[in-house]
Amino acid sequence: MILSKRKRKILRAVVRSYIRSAEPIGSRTIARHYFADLSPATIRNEMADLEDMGYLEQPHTSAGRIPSQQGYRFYVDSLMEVMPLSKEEVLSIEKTLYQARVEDIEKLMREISRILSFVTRYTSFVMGPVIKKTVIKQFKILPLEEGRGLAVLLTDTGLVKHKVIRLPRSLHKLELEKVVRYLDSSFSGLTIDSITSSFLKNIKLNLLNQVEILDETLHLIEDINAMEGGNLFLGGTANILSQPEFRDMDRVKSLLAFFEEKTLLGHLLGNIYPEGIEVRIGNENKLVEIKDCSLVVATYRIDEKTVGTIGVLGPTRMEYARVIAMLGHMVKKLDDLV
Amino acid sequence: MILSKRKRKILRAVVRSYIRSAEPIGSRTIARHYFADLSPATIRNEMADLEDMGYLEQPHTSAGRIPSQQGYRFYVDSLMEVMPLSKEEVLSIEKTLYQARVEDIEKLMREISRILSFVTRYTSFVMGPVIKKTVIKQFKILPLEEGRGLAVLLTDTGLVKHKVIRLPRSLHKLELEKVVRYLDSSFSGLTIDSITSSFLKNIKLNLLNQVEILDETLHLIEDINAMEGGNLFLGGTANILSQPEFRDMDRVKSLLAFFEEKTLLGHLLGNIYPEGIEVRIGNENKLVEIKDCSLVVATYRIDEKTVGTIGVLGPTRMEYARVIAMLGHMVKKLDDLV
DNA sequence: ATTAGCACTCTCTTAACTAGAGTGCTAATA
DNA sequence: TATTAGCACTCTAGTTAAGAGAGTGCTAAT
Repeated sequence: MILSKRKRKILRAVVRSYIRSAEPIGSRTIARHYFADLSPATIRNEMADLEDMGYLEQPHTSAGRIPSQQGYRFYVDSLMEVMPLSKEEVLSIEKTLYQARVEDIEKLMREISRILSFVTRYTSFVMGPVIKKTVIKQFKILPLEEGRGLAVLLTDTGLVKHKVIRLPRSLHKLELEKVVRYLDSSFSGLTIDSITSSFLKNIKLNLLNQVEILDETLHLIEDINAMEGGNLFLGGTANILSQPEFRDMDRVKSLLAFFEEKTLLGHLLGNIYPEGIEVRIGNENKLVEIKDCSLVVATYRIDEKTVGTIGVLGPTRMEYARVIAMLGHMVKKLDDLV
Repeated sequence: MILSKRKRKILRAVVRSYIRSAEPIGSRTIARHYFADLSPATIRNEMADLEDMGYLEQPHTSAGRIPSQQGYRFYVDSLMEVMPLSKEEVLSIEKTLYQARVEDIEKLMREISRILSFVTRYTSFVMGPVIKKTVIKQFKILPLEEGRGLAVLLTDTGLVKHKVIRLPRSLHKLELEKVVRYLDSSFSGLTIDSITSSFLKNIKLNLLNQVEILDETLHLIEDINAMEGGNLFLGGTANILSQPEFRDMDRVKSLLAFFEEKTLLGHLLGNIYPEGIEVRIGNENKLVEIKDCSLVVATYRIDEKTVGTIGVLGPTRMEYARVIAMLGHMVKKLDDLV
């Protein structure tokens, strides 16, 4: 079913207006603002059609219309004109981005989620590469005082993870170096999740008497695997409270609790890697916790290696055009980052 | 001005009752529940006195009384009986504490704030030692691929911080080791905030041609100094929404924004190191953001070295007895941790 | 195909009223 | 002297009624 030009124009008017004001919009208003040459009655008929087709809905009999999820979907897919950013917005992003030192990847992510929630005025998130799937570049053990060492793992995304481990007291320095060299070359090039206990068992054969180090190393790996939520950064969680749709406390509460449980959100996002920018409206999100929210997600790339998702969460009545433009800009900026 | 025994009993009744129900309490109710042999009129007189003295207040003329801040203060100081924990609560703490692996201090802190917010049903926080003031135990540079290295700093609290730094390409391995050995011994025993650029300038004399390494090292130190909020963990921020005093959206919003700005809270807490457990009621907190909240703070000690604060933030109408008992228990548990 | 006209529906606001809870004061009582 | 009964008074929260306003859907005319 194809929509007539006029219906499209009306639908767009409703969506835009509702996004701006959060109030249902009536035929009269639309006629006045968008159709100087048509009467409200005509618009009314068209709107009734649009409601039948599922693009609009009525909160109650004698209120105006608001967009349905399907309406938003159509708007995002076909009606929306992506808005260019204002000078101020570009500048604000620019400024914060270059202030943040790039070298520490986690700090950068935190900073980005901050900017993003600030400029969009929604809740933002930035997620690094799924750690398990990153490739190990280097593994070292730094001897500390007697019987202890610092195991350090570097991935090709620039992530550094470490853990203080126990070493056999008897272990000679040269011996340790040998073991580390061996482990380093064994791990190098593998993804983190391929270092399993059974994988280590095989290695064990070549390191007969160094079982303890292997065990301790495994602990490091386990720690890394366990910290799924650790590379997810949220910003602007308080922003949702400004949205009139969240005047209901229970709703806010469950959403906040959801934010705190980062693993959930991490799982969800870990499975989205859109080519460009993906918009998930309401029920399109499988998680019930955000079934009346919209999610706008993009994939970013730094250095060709650090691949992750960045996005914004807000009410379905979200300023899609603005948010999409901002995410697009952000991703481009990140790509340019050395 | 000393309070008569009866006044104390009445004040205690009001505080307890209000903490439980969040409703103003009247003379009639008190008489029925606490004074079988007195009439409401008598209680009324006593309550009027208590109001004059500043311990109680009235939301409006014909409501019951609620405790004033001074009332809470008196209650906490003199009237409250610290409540022993229930079996379930002890168990729940026990369980989670022993599940968490102790080795990673940050993970432990996160876990503790989780437990604490869960059992208290308020917002909790756990803060590690003020990083700047911790003593450096070891400093190393781990050579990575050509021209890069991982600078690692260990403190006596078990904290490990690192940063990938640039190294002069020409630098020979033995040369690097020499420099590191020198820096290590120079830093060892000093607090982090004593490593300033002027301190490094002095060192520079002994390491004539290694200015670059010093600069990079300084970056690491700067990073550490900058991450004040990094060792503060919050839990249960959504819990405040369950409190009837936070039915007002604006209040919630400003509080949440405050939580997100961890540096602020960090600063506040960084200055409280009570001997036992300290309670700050309402205005006793200097920060306006929490001027109608209460803060219960305790100092914990792990290993004699890791000293930090742990606490709970809630409305002034807080279940002090329960929270104090829990914090006390928690701190003791932490002390026992090896 | 469009529109004017109109009855109808639903929400939101305002005002008036009432019930209920609690107080403070006075005078009587033990 | 401390306590209490009695009572007028105050304030809130809830209920009801009325009316304004916005918007719809339908019908008949253009």
